[in-house]
Amino acid sequence: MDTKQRILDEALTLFSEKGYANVYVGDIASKVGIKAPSLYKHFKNKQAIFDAIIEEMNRRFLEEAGELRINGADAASDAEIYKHISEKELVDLGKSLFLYFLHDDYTRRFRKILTIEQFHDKKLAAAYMKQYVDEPLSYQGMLLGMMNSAGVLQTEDTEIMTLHFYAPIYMLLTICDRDPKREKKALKTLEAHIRQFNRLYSRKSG
Amino acid sequence: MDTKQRILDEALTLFSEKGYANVYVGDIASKVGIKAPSLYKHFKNKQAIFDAIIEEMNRRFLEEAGELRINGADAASDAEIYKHISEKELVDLGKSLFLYFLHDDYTRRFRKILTIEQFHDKKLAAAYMKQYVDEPLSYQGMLLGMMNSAGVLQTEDTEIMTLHFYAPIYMLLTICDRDPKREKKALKTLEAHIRQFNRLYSRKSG
DNA sequence: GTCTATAAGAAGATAGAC
DNA sequence: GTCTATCTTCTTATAGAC
Repeated sequence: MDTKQRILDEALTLFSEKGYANVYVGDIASKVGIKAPSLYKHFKNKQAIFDAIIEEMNRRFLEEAGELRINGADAASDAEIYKHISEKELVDLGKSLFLYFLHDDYTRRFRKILTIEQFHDKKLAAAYMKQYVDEPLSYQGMLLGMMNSAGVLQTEDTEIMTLHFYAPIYMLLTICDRDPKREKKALKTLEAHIRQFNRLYSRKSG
Repeated sequence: MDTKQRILDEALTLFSEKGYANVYVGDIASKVGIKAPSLYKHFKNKQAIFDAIIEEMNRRFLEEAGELRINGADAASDAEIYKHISEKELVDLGKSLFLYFLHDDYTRRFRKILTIEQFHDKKLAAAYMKQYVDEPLSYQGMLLGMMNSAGVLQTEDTEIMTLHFYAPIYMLLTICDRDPKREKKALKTLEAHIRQFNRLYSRKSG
């Protein structure tokens, strides 16, 4: 990795741990193994480092939007698979989504930055909302909607059903972000949640 | 309100909007209508202002723990009421909990501070978890558990049922914190969620 | 591209008059 | 208790040698 990239990587870690204002240019340089002034050969100033990180984040988020698909293909094709999904497969889907969000190094650090800096910059609040609220609800809503159409699940309100599926996952994620020791328990809760969800929506349910 | 209290109030607002590091002692003084040095007659330093705010927050959180009870009395007595609760009453409970968390001036500013500073101080992360995860789950779990025992709701897993009730409320709260324009929609979603929750758990459901 | 030396400015905090 | 003036320290950023 070249120096410029290493600066971005160390800065990402530091910003996600302490927030922009609490990280000094010298801290970043030190982690990289250079002195602060050298850093200015790679970036115009501190803000430019932060901006580059956010740009990279947005780029990765766009990429990911495709990767979260089961088979990497388009959503409609994923939905075909979901029409015949078993409870165990639904559990595995939820778990893999959860563990990816929780453990992927970049995702995790980006999420922390967005959490810390969201009230400081409205664009970051919007990015957080898109990544952790609107997109998951939209994509999972589409899948669950297809399962509903296929008769695997039964509801008259797909939006609420999707909220019932995703909100607990989201909540468990915020728990584990703040207290990693609770991850094991959270995974058990996650599995119990999805099994219960499946049972609830496999009956006629309004 | 005396000057010391006004300093705390203005500092609370500023810290909740910009985070500790981005608020300068002069900003706080300016809002209060005095100069920065005068502020040091009331507090030893900037950190002492922050600490006083967190202390006050913890004090209020303890007080609130009692106020969220339906009738202000003890929890077991609340549960008696819940045994005979109607769907509309359940909706109203969820709405009032949600609107209190969302609009109460202190609650709101405290929550923003906890959100921004949580990764900077583990005590704050713990306070957030207690206030927005563990206590609501514990208290509501107790109420829903009583309703389950009374046969109003039916489940074999009260913990998951409680998660299904509260996680969507929590998620809608984080949405409205970041984008207040979505409150109206969120309230409709909240009502639909609780009605659906009630239908799902009024049947035999595992 | 990295370094040392240093400028420039911001922010926290103190001194002492009123 | 509030003010002006000032000190100190920290932090960003630049200059210029290598």
